[in-house]
Amino acid sequence: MRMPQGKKATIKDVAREAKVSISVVSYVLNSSTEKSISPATRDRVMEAAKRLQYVPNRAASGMRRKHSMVIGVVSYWELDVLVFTDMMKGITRKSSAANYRILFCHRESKQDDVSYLQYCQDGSIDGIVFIAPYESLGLIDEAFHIRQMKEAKVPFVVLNGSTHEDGVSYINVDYCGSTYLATSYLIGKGHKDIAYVAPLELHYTELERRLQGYQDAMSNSRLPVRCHDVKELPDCLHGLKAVVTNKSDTAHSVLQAAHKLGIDVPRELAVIAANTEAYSSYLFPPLSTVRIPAERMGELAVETLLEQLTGAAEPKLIMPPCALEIRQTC
DNA sequence: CAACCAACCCATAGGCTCCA
DNA sequence: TGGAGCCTATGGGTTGGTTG
Repeated sequence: MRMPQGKKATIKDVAREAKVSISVVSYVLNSSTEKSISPATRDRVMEAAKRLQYVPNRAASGMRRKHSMVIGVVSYWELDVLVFTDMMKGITRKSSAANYRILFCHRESKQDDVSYLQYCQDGSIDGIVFIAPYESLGLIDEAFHIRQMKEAKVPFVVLNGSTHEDGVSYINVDYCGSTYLATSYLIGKGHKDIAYVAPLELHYTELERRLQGYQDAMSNSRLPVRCHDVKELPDCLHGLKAVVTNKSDTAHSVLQAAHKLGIDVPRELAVIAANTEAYSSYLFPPLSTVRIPAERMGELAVETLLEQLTGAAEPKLIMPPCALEIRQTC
């Protein structure tokens, strides 16, 4: 049997070709263990499907299953940020392993635009992974979006959230753990005089947690805390032996200031940043960092959402551990 | 056990009846 | 005649129940 040009084979065509009913085709192609199908019939169906180049119609199966098998990803991140691309890798990997596809909604400037909700309401997607932007960017009112998703009764998970809404699952960056790890590494290398450099005048959850991680590591080792605002560069570097920064861009400023003052990194000054950027390894010297487990976060977001979709989920807060990426600045 | 039937999903289009 | 409202078939699948 040959399909007319431009017409795709359906399950009926396969059934006719294999001389079975369409239900048998469905059982065979879905590898159902509920029904026993003889190996000969199974082979006949598989061959017919192959011959007719049959591809199941997801819209039709979604109609019956009442699931689109599509996850919506709403993101406010710039597409070229390493953490974001890593999150997407994790989301994509986990989704496709569960036979789900991704519908990506990139929101740019309209902070109160919740039109993505309509995709869930019209059945185009089953749930949402909401990737919140850094609070410091001031792009959106995260709590507002969460309220809207709750009111729309949309299953969702928040990645990189800065709020604490009841009944909501968050997969967050362990900001506190990132600076704790960076500081502990320098302490382990024998440093005692370690300063923290960051935009201290800003008061966002992320920055406060990072400062907390540094302070915890220092006080656990009974070492004096010393903090400098980025604006104090380059003067604050005089006499310093080691620096932890909140992010790679702050570390970049530190490296530039050190260069200006003729300070040799890492011989005279050790530097480590509490996050990794795509350019971190291309700085001079290549910057030692703490890597945010963004891929794992993406996977956990999908896992958590799928649990919600099967109705077996309790709201949770997960912060997978960060890891050191030691290069040449310490 | 192997295979099939029939109900079901839901938006849409087309057909039919009724009434003004 | 034509508009409103209702009913039914259709599309391509899945799955519980039934038959031989």
